[in-house]
Order: sequence, then structure tokens, then C-alpha cells
Amino acid sequence: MYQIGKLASLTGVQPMTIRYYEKIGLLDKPERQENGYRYYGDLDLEKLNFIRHCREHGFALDEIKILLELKESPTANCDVVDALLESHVQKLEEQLASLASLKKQLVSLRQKCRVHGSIAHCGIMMGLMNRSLCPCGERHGAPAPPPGGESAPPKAPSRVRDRRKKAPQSA
Amino acid sequence: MYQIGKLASLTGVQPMTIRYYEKIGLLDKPERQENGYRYYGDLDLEKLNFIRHCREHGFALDEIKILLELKESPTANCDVVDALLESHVQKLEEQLASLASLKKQLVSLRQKCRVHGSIAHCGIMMGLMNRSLCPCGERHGAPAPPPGGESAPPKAPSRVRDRRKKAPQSA
DNA sequence: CCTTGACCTTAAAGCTACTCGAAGGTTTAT
DNA sequence: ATAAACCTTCGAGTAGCTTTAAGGTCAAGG
Repeated sequence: MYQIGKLASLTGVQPMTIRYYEKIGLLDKPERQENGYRYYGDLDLEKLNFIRHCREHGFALDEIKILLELKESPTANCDVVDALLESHVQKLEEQLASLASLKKQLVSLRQKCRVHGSIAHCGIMMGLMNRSLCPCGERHGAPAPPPGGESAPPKAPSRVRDRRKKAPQSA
Repeated sequence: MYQIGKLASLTGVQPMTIRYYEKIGLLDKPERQENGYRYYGDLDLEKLNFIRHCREHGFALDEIKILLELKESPTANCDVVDALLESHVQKLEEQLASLASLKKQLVSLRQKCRVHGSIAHCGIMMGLMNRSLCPCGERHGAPAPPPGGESAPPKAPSRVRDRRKKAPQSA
């Protein structure tokens, strides 16, 4: 039987995140000690580990919810699981392709600034200003498209910053 | 001189997004017509295009803010720009590696379920339960992942609503 | 006994980069 | 006259946490 900090150190999931999972209904509400502290058992440990592994494999929380429900009904057919995985692999492939192309562009853009001088003459800035390297075809600044069909250019692969830094649990 | 909708169609950036950029101070507040409508000029067009190209190259909004400031002082040295790009390429490489490894794991996980039967015997579920395929080394129960560079699992794109756009990936 | 520090509690706000909705004003076309 | 297509504002929602604020509990040390 563990307190939240212990569970955290056993799974590598921060206490805050554990509470968050409880809040959104991914983890059951645990028993409480007299002082109000959460009190976990081995089943919780197992479940949290499952969740963690799923996250590590890139599943979204609502997908994990489904997986957890499936896990509770072991007689069900596992086609669903397989389908979930397949669609995941596909998404990953798309992401990989998109990132690879982005990287290619950036590297090529970087080549443009081999002489380090003023911004005014920096090839990189030039590249960012006009659409020479733009991945979206090349009809920028074209007159608005005919009324009916709206042309939506592909959006940028947005990058999210990764501002997590420490894992402060005690041993 | 354009209204917001015109600017939007010229740049491929939605009016809502333009207003958002204004709100966070990325774009200057434009003049207003008598009726209160925003009124843009060619400088705004150029700036918004710059922003758009930057986003397409994966820069975050606060980085773009920096780039825009640099753009205003053309005599500055462009080393900063180059450094920004370099760190970007590096991040991309990390993301690529992490995604590739993730994909490998998923594919391997999928192999485990060649016989489609009950969840109870599904190799995928097994794989998710114990850490056989876990990408994080195998010291679970050890004090959480290292602070520095770790691979945050990519979030699955929300499939709630789908408005043609590349799914933002995170790392 | 008192304090320090490590633990635990809660609710609420913040992060990114938008996106949507409500509730309304204006302009143009029929 | 009325509808369609623009425009306005503000606030809230998205994912998956993280941070903050404000405090309660508990064991050890002085």
C-alpha cells in the first residue's frame, strides 16, 4: 500500500499527473487514509503502469480509456485494439514524412547563410520573407480564389515546446 | 488596402488567426475604418506572410517575435538567426529519431497479435501491460526519466473535429 | 515545545496556437 | 425587405499536463 509519492516513484508518473488522471476519470478514486491522504494498492500500480506504457506508445488519454475498458472485459475481441494500433502507425508515418520534409527545408535554408553578416543580407531571412522555400505550392498573393471553392493551404506542422524538466520524486 | 477577409485570402491565414496574432502582439493594431473594420496595408501583408512562412518552418510564435524584431534592425548580425535554425534542425532530428523508434515499437507490438481472439490472450495488450516493449530502458520503478532530453510521447491528434490541417505534432 | 522540511490536500490558472460560439453590427444583392 | 456575407467583441474550449497559491500532516532535531 502506497501513498501517492510512492506510487509516483514506482511508476515514474508525477503525483500531480496521477491526481490529474483521477480527476479526468482515468484512474479510480483511491481509498483515503484518516488524514485524507490517497492510499493505493497493487491494482492501481498495475493500472497506472498500463497507462504509462500506453502514453509512451503515443496513445491519447481518451484512447487509453478505451483500452482500459477493453482490458476489463477480457472475452472481447481484440480487433479493436489492432485497429487502434494500425491507425497509429499510419499517423506516425505521416508525421515522420512531414518532419523529414521540414528538416530538409530548414537545412537548405541554413545553407543560405554561410556568410555571417548583417540581417539585411542574410539569406535565411530572405528565405523566410519570400516564398522560395514555401512548402505550400507557390500561389501566394494570388487573387482570392473563385467564390465557391475555398482553397485552404496546408498548415504548418506546429511544433510544441517541451518544457518539462525535472522529475522530483523521492526514492 | 484590405479588410481582414481579403488579407486572409491573400495569405492563407484565417481572420480569426490574424486577430489572434494582433491580440498577442505579433501583428500591430491596424487602422480602422469608420465602421470599425480593420484596414490593412501592404506592410501588414508582408509581415503576415513572413509570420506564415516562419510557422510553416516550424517556428514557435515567440521565436517569430524575435525574428520579427531582428528583421526591423537589419544591421544586426545574423548569427542569432542561424543559431535559431540550427537548434531547430537539432530538435527536428531528435523528434524524427524518437518517432521512428516509436513506430518500430508499435509495428513490433502489432506483430504480437496475429491471431485475433480475445483480449485476454491478445499479445498487444500483454505488451502494453508489462514493459517488454517499453522504450524507456527497463528501469521502471527507478526515479523517473532523466531531466534533460527525454522523449515525450507524441500526443495523438484529436479526432474530434477535422478541419483540413496537418496534425500538429509534439515531441 | 517549536520549528523545519518533506510530505500531503484542494481549486484554479497557465501553457501553445489556435478554434469555436454567441450575440450582434454593416454592407451588398436580390 | 430581407437574406447573405461580411465584420465586431469577448469568452471559453482543445490536450495533457504544470504551476501557483494556500494550506494540513507528520517525523525529526534543537
